[in-house]
Amino acid sequence: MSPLIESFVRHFGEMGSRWGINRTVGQMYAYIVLSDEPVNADELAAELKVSRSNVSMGLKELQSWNLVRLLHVPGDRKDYFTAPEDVWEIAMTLINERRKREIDPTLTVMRDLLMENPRSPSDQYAQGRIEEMYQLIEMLTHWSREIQQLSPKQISRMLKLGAGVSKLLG
Amino acid sequence: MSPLIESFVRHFGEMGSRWGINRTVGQMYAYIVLSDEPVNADELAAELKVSRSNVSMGLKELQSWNLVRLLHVPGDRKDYFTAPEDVWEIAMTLINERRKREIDPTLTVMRDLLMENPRSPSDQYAQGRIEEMYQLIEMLTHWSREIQQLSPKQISRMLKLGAGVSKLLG
DNA sequence: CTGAAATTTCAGAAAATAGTGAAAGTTGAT
DNA sequence: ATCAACTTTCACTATTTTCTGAAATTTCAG
Repeated sequence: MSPLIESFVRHFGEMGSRWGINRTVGQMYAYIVLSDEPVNADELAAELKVSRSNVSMGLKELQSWNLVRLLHVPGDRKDYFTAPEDVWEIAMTLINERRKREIDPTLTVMRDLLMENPRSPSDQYAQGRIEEMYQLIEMLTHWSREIQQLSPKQISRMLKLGAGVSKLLG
Repeated sequence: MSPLIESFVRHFGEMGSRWGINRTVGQMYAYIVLSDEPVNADELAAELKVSRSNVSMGLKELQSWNLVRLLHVPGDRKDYFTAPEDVWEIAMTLINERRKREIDPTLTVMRDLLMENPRSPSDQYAQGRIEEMYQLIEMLTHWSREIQQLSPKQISRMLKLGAGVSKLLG
């Protein structure tokens, strides 16, 4: 692995571990993303110096996140993996998977708590807070879903506009 | 602690641990946020059934994230903590602190790697990928900064507009 | 100052998470 | 059907992270 690639892989391993993703899985994904060609499990194990079984588990996780695509090269029985070529697609996938796993269940819990009737003034206050958070999260996820309907071109135009939208909004 | 509050606190503990924040710190913050009145360390230790020293470390962490405000109640030597009353403010703080700790250092690493000269075609490919990611992250953080200039009113108007912006953009 | 009240520190214990190697399971070419 | 190539599983070990209690430190009323 070239020093350039290694630095990146290392850094993403660290970052991953700050996010509930484990270091090795982070490194594996960084390596796959930077790879020109599809990557197989043995290559990952060799380059990252981890056991073959660890790689197998990591790949399973990346697949469950829809972050890699499995493919085969003719005349080779190994499984090969690539990341989407479009970095936007990777970002969207990450956002959507996180929403599915974390935001949606949280909204459900909050909705349930808002249905209960408060047994005390402090419950009442708590529900008020939960309501505010619920509205906020709801609004953000709804927005994120809508934005994903747009083409990358439109999205980047909007992002570049930035605070400029306020003018459009009057 | 009422069942309602306990459910919320439990859930946020779990969520926290999926995000590089530890379970107890997550629970502590949930408890503080739902509290009508300022909370002191002994109360947290008692309610969450963790050691006083663990609470002390957790509070230090919450303070380093700017998520709590320290205050004193007259005639009491204990330190009391509250969360901002505005949930938008909490969200912004989270975004900004995460940017400072995770995104900014990542951009720095990437920028450095883009300066190096590639020693092989695969380095060249890797740099291309890094460049794409750099642009994307840069655009998103720039946007996030700009949006924060707007008033909560304007922000929520924009978010509600959702994909509707595309019309404005022509 | 003094000392009680409070907070912080920190070394070690406990718990949780990640990683390994050996064995089992799959797959597909012959 | 066989068997070599490849992948997965899983019980166990290693590592990392979190938590605790005791001791040290800080703070402030008297």
